[in-house]
Amino acid sequence: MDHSLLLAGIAKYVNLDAQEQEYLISVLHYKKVKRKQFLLEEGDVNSKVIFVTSGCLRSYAVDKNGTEHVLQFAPPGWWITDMRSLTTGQPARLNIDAIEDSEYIYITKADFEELNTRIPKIEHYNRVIGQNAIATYQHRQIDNVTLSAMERYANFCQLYPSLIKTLPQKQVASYIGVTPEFLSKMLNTMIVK
Amino acid sequence: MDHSLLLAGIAKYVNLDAQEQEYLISVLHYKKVKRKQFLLEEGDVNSKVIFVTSGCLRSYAVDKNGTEHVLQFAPPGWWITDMRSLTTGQPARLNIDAIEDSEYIYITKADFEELNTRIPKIEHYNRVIGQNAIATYQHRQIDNVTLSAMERYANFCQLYPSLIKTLPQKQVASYIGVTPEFLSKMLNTMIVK
DNA sequence: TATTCCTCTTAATCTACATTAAGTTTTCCT
DNA sequence: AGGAAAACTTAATGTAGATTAAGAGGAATA
Repeated sequence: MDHSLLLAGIAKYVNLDAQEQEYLISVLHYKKVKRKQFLLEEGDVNSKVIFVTSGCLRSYAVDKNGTEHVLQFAPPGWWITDMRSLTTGQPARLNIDAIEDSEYIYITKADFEELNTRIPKIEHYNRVIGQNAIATYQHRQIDNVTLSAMERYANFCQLYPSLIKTLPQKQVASYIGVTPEFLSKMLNTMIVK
Repeated sequence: MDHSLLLAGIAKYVNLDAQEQEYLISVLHYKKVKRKQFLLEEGDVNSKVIFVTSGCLRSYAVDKNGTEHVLQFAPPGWWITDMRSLTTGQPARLNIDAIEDSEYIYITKADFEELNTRIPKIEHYNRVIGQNAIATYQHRQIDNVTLSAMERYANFCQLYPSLIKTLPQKQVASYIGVTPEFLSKMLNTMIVK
């Protein structure tokens, strides 16, 4: 039941004292999932925030043709959640599942809220990483509308060098917003040049 | 120099006492801009957070063909900023300008940070509205990859009923990610059916 | 160790939307 | 009020990437 990655991540932003750490640790839940297992399914209400400690999770939405579109990959050290469902209680539009056998920590919505009010440093941490997430989403959006598929692929390689090696190509295709067939073609005709 | 809209927006989430309000008000700056005037230009460092009190602002990125892509509209009561530039100090990729003559309040980066550390309620407010922004960006991203141009337009009308009446059509086109020509065609062939 | 199901590839065909290029109407500025 | 500049429309043509289909290599499960 290893929470060192989570504590290290928080320690980059704030310095919790012994009591605060203890309280934080007391609200953590630990879980393992096998490859392909679901943590959240579209239509259910998302009532937790998830922090990955090993393996890799992903969130994705399904369109009316049944095609999956990856919103986020979460390797160890990343948070993942359907934020609208968490904050409003509406049914989730995202699915979250495991790409490989994975381990994660979760905090329930109620505990998460109490953690933020009882430990201002945690609220500070969440405010700051929230701003980072906003920065990331803003730029993802800009990239999607200003760059070609090839440029988006190059971007992905630069941003997630570790994932590009382990991830099946079709997952990368789904993230950058093209079909697996087109990505395959793109990469193989590129080599020729 | 009216900050009532800002105070009302904050009051929806937290209850500031007299001293806290006074301190908050002391760091506010008030500005007016004419239509088409810039508040931030790509390449400059964004060092403030902006809150609109009248008129309408917008943020957009320009692609290599010179085409503008609107990321956000900010009518009265909305915050607008290039978050990556603000938090990291990198040059902005977004432009922010006024669609109509507008008035806004801004807080400098340094004041914003101090406000958050000195008034935990403000940090709470920012954490919560940050989560709302994340929820919005997550769903915008999902919409963009799962919906057709027509569905994205319908979505926009539902989400911003006030803007749809005042905004030039080409701005709407730029937001939903199509050319003005295509939006025009789409709307006029729709009427026939 | 076989078998079943992924993953990747190649190639032909298709389509939503872009581009280009006018022309028309509306709005803005002096 | 009058002229310039935006905003909107229509239509022909172009294209990035989707769809469909089918086969080949890999890897998980029994």
